[in-house]
Amino acid sequence: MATNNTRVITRFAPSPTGFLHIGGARTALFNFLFAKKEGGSIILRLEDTDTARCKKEFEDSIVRGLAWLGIVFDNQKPLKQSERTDLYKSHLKSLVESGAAYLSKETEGDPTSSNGLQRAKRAEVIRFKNPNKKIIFHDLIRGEVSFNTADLGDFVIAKSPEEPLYHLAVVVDDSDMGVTHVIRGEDHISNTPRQILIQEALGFKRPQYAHIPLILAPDRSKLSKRHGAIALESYRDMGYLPEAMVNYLALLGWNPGTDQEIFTLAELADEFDLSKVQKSGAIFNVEKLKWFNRQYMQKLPAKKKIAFLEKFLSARQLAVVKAKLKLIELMAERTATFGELDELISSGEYDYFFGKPIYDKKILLWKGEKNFVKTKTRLAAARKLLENIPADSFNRISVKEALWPYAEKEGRGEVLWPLRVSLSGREKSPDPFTIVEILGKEETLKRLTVAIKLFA
RNA sequence: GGCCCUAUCGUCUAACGGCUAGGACACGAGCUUUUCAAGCUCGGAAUCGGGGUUCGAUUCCCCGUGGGGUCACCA
Repeated sequence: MATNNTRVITRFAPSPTGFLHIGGARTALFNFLFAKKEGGSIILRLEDTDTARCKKEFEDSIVRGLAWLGIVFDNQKPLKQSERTDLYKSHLKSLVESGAAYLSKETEGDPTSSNGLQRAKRAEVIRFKNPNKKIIFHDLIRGEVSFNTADLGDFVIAKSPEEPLYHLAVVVDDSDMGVTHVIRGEDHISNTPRQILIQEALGFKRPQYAHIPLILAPDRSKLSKRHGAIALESYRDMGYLPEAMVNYLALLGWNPGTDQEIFTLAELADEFDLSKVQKSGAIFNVEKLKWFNRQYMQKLPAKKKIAFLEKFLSARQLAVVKAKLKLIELMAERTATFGELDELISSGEYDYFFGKPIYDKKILLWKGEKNFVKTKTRLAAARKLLENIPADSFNRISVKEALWPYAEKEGRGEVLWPLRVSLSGREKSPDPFTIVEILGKEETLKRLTVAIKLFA
């Protein structure tokens, strides 16, 4: 980095005008990873100069979301621009005094402004006197970027001497806080020349800039509410794990240069490199996120998995699941998030583990088999074999060993299918050995007895 | 539309200017305790187009095209 002898300071500076979303989360993550990698620090700063649009609930959402991801800031309490107005005012004053900015008499503009967000207009605002020059800055991701600021005109930096606006506040804060690296979304790239102009007028040092690509919706458009969940916390609520989200987000627009895909936050902080950040936008792909989540979810011990489901399950379901840890593992294997796991349980598909199976005589017959008598005989034979296994060593291995020679002789499907259906009552289910192990000897034999009676 | 950024499988991406363009997700097929899921193996799948530079371009340059961003008294 160009700032060898200066300690790196980055910042995440969201505006609390909405919930923390996927894109903001990744920007925060990249700032965090870069700071950690460089042995520097990271500041959380709330850009809340627009009091009309900022809300406390959004602040809370941002702080909570970042904490959930495990991104910790060096400032305990987030800095708020609304509490730093005096600082901006003094710089504003000096800009006006030096002639770099001026009080501008506004004429009535076109009432149908293109953005449709027209609000009460002031008769007077403070504009920055644009020197109309060419600004070239070095972007750590994109290389040299140049603008002709003449295209920008004399832009507004304060509504009044008392009410500074975004561009001024950002420049003053970044300088005041000693921010060395401004890492932010690509949507800010065109703000950069304005901010550099203000910096120069104020005599501030120019930080390093890195504009990271945007996260896009599947149709390559900007990710927005109409594309479903983008609020970070909605992923938490859907039962995604923060480790999975961090891992996925890190690899969206960045890569380690190796084939490794699974990273802890600490590993990421170790590997992160701005020069390996992609230049173009990346589509947010839930399928891949789910794949990551599955990896992390499977690794959790059964008891932790159950803890995630505690609030969803009935007391009885909870008791069953706690008594049979293998059951939760079995269901988790079929889902990618805790939300899906909860759905799987409430769908009733695995109810035969929580109560008696419901039988349909027809599906007890293996495909092609029409002979109920034969099926009954095989079930009875299988039951007999299982009966001989001692209860304390009744597991998938012993059951398989006991059953296998017979199943081979009769035809595996001829024995295994009716056995499995006798235990589950279902056309689709885990294999019979897995079910048997969860049910235990007593319950297994009971169910076989009931199934055999169906043929009487 | 002006300005700015950008372009490798459907998606995320790898490839000091130099092997048959690699990996992952997704998809398809096969295997396993003949169902479901997971897992394993295999497979299909890409350098936007046109000009240059070069012995040689995914890679460098130009033009075009596509995509994105931005043009507020929001941030």
